[in-house]
Amino acid sequence: MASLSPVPRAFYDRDTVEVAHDLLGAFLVHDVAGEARVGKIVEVEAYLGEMDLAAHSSKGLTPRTRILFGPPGFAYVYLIYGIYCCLNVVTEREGNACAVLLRALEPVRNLRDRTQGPGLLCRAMGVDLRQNGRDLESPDFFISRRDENEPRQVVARPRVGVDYSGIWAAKPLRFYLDGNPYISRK
DNA sequence: TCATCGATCCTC
DNA sequence: AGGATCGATGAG
Repeated sequence: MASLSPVPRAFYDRDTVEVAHDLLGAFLVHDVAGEARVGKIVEVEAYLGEMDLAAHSSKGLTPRTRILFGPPGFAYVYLIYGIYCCLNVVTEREGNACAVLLRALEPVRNLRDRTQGPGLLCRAMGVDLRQNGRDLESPDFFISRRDENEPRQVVARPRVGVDYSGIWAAKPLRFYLDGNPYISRK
């Protein structure tokens, strides 16, 4: 593995589906009490902004969605079912309110608990609401570029748990690495 | 202040 | 297939 270093903000300041693709195979790094936890991103979902009825930003600008409407390269973390957290990375230029949800990791280093599914991913990585709004160029919390030479096959499927969103529910905006054993579901 | 809800997970 | 679970959210 090449040395781990944060991708520049320009990486996130692009079309959300492109960013989602490039996040597959990239490495999420979080330093917890001096211990670097590292996972390879193997499953993501793209959320395309205010028009996307499955996206939190479709509710408009509220205290909760403030981070989504901000500049790219920041973490949007929210609580779900009162128990779990979900981690997103904000994409595209400020005001577009797009993001990519990280759904599953392949353990690389210092990961003991399961990382399949957005809630378990956060728990294993030590990510909670305190990371909401954090800059992903932080030395202790960042994403490192994937190996572009590594062959891979990306699968696109409808997103999980958004049946309420009408036409948006069917769009193939969930992406994962074909055959990877750490994806959250078939 | 408080009813409502959920981009989940686990067990049956 | 169904239920647990509970803090945050945002409307009022």
